[in-house]
Amino acid sequence: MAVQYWLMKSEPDEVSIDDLAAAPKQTVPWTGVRNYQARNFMRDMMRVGDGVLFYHSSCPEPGIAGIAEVASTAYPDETQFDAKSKYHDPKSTRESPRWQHVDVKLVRKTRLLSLKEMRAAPALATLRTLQPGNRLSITPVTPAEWKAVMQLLESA
DNA sequence: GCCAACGTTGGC
DNA sequence: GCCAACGTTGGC
Repeated sequence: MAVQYWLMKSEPDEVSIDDLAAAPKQTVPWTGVRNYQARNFMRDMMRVGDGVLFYHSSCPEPGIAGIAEVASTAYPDETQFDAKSKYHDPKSTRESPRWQHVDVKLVRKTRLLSLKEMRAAPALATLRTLQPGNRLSITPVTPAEWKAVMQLLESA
């Protein structure tokens, strides 16, 4: 089957591209997703080796900061059981965990492809995360969109 | 800090 | 199962 592509948003205050680069094995568990659609993408759709656009959100310069890949299939998110975590979910149980996530591994840090630049690129007009009102933290990326991002990263 | 969009919750 | 209220997201 062909490789699939995703865009995953992270707040740099939580996990930045540099944090990913500094992590053991340059891999982090993508914990804290508390949206069913985003969870379903990870649980049902992602496969090891899928391409990931690592996107910085809620920061001074939003945009794509690097390339990563899916490094595991989905498994239960430990933070949902941690009463001290801000991601604690009292309604979730060990017997039937509500939240799952995959691991994400750095492929390479890139120049910052800013949100502004992304919006200006006709080839990215269809990108799910750029659609008005879209707040999903994980969205699918088409092969054409992925290719367009790679080309933009090589320019400038 | 504002605000629009939108997902979730909970009463009925 | 509807829907209003509420909370969160995320760019500006």
